Amino acid sequence: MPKTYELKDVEKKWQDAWDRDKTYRFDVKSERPVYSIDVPPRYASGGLHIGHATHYTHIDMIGRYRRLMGYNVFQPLCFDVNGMPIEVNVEKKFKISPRETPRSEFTHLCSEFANENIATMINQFKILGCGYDPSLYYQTDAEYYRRITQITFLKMLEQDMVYKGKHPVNWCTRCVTALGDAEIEYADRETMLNYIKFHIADPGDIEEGKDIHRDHNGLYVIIATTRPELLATCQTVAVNKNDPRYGILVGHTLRTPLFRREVTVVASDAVKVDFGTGILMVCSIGDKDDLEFIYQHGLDFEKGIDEEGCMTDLCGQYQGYTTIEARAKIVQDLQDKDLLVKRESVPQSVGTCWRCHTPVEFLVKDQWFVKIMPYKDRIREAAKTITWHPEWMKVRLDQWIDSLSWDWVISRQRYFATPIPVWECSNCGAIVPAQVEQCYVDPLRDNPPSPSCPDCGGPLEGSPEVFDTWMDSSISALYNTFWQRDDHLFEKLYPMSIRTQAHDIIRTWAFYSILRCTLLTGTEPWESIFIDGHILAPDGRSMHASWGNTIDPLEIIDEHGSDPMRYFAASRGLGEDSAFSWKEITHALRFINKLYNIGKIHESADSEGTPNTVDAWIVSELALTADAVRKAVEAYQFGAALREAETFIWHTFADNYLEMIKYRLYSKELPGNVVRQLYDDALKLVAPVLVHVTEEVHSHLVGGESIHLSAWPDQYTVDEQALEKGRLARDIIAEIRRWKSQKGMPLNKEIPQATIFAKVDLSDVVPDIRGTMNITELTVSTDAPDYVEIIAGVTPNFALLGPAFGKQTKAATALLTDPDIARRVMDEGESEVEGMLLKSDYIAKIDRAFEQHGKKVELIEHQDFVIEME
RNA sequence: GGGCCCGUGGUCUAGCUGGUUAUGACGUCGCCCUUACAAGGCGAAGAUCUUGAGUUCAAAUCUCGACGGGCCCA
Repeated sequence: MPKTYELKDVEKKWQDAWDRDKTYRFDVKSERPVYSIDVPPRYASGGLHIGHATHYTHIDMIGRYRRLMGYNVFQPLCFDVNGMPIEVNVEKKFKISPRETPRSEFTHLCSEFANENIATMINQFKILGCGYDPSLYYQTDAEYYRRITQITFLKMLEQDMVYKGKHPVNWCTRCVTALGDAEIEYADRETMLNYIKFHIADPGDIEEGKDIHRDHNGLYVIIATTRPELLATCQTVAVNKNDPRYGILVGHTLRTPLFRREVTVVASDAVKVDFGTGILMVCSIGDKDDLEFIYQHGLDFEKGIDEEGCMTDLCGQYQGYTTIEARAKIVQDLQDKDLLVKRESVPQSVGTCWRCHTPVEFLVKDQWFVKIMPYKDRIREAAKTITWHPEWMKVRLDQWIDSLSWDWVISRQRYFATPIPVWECSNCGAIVPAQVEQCYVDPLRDNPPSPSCPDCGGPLEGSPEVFDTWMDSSISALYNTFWQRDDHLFEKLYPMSIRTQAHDIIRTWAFYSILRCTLLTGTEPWESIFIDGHILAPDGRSMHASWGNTIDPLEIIDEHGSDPMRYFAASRGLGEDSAFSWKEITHALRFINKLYNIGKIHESADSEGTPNTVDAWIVSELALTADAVRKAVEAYQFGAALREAETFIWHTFADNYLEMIKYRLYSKELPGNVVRQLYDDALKLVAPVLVHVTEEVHSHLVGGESIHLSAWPDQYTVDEQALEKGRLARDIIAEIRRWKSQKGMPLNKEIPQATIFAKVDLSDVVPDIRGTMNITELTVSTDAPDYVEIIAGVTPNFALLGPAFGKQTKAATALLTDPDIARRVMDEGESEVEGMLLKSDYIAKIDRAFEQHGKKVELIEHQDFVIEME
């Protein structure tokens, strides 16, 4: 092996080799148990940032550990391509508007843009050392995938799970499309609250008072609103039914300012008494609260704002102005007519479009919906049968389900997405869905299943609308398992073993997937779900280009290599957001170097010998470690798995064991092949994390097939006796090393003579202690050492004292720590003092001093042994 | 406003089904070039485990409150 580890060359070499040898492939014909991962199809609007890099490395490690443990791993390489974010990118890049560009040209540009990003990301996955399987490749804009999306829609239509209806939807006036609830982001901002006069049209017995005012036009009340531009659609005014100020108003009529429409005052308990003046103007549609009133009181949906955010003809002279312009003009006019009392600034949380951050409006439109309301319990049940890692993330899903009050709007008035496979009769409006056999189908291009409307014979028009992107990605589990394509494989693969995703898309991807897959198949899509955290900047904040604290994973890899990047990923806790840390990169480099150098020592270990107790000890340690790592991995605790494996390899194996076998290595008594195999097996414990260096060392030690296709080392067993003796030998050697270090002597300096007193028979390991520490004459004895022992301190064992003495523990402790009593307890095994039976087990540790005829003796002390040094 | 997570040496962190001397890393300091590795080894200093109360013989660990930080949602 070369003297130093040339990380960059080696990583490149193996990445090419794995590609060439098709190392990571799912075997359809295999009888091995399947472990299938519903990998997140990476969205194709850009390259991978460090959060993606970390997350996809986690998923890769999950797959790799399972592969070593004997599973036939299903881990597709996949990309999500449809939808608005790509359109918005293309609009910006080419400075075009989709409404002024031919549809096919626009979608072609989107497709090209996405495919460039996909090519980049495929290369990035390779550089990351990820083993995503190209034989399971899919991208969601391909006709083979969109076909399945369309079939799911048609199946749901058959079963009455989707419908077309006139309902209010969130609407982005910039993107000119409907938006799902999950596509709304809330932003805090300041807005003006306008206090406006509403005159009472039928004062009757109402009199002027503290909250009822009078001006030259008569009696009026003051209503505060942040959206005066909606005045034209004001249909009612509400007061709280328990509000004594306004009770008298209920049933009376108010005249809206400027538009002079007469509206009735209604009572409600939904009105907040302490907001504004306590009177609420209800418009269609300012916010979701307005909707409640509209439904409750059977009011009309009046359309004051159009699809592009301009005022409609309902607004009279304000028609054609944008909402912002209209608001300014209306406020001015109110002021001019003495109808504006005052304005004040208030904080407001406003719903905005997740892509362009334009505030959303509510519009009543004919749209396609997937029913959610009737299935809430069904989804909760399905979520309950899935095992969540970490478990508490499930709470987020439950809360999201609870909060939903509308069905899911799935139609989008956009372009680059899966077409909704229906035609509509332009005469009677009848809907003619495509037939399953027709899919993939583009209704704007392809012919309908019947030449004319089956109801009235009228002409059919293909739907220009497309699906919400989540309609595609929420069926990834169905796509992966060959639903509607191969019943045999579907039976075998569905539900999938695990969904892996980050916590920000629980309310979208996880929710929609459980909803759709469960409704379509009757079974939840996965056995378990792994929720990952986000990666923050080293300063602990989120990474934002505008804050200048982003880190490019490719720069890290370019500078330090891919294995260190993967080591960082593995060291992160499950589900929690955590900051990127250069420290982990540095530490990983040292560990990688260590792994390589341990490999090198084996090149000279070519002798044959008989395994001894120390060899049996390290085998036992490996068995324990392999088991601990497996348990950690099965709980998705990669940090813990890595710690276990690293401690074993670096400290137990290298620092302790290797030192203990060197004397046999030099004298050619070492069973080299046994030790070599052992180290190769130890490498497998970290192979899923440090994929390159382990492959490199493995190729030198053993050769043959890739380490990533080898078997998990669970053939080793624990030899209790060897474990005890080996650990004792290790501790004795460590104590002598420490003693030498304190004396300032080189560790290989010869020690003429030493005697070890220990209860355990150490004769098996005497040669190892002597050989390792360079002791000329070493004696071991199971006798008690021949010195006068003075008790200097007693450490009680509370784990036994507490249960034995309860409230008397303090008193018992006081007795036990008395040197004379402790002496008697130790000598006789137990002793009764002041009615309390004190046993030697209750003493955890005794600090001893030794004297021999008043002569100072050089002793190394330990709870299990005493060493006399000459 | 509701929910969830977190607060441990200078920094990051393990432990948190209660029990001996609180884990490790980075940094600092000292010693050692020992035929794998000085990108190494050995050792030292450094923490009243955010805070107040409660439960208990015993609390970093369990309960409640306060303070501080983060995330999700409204």
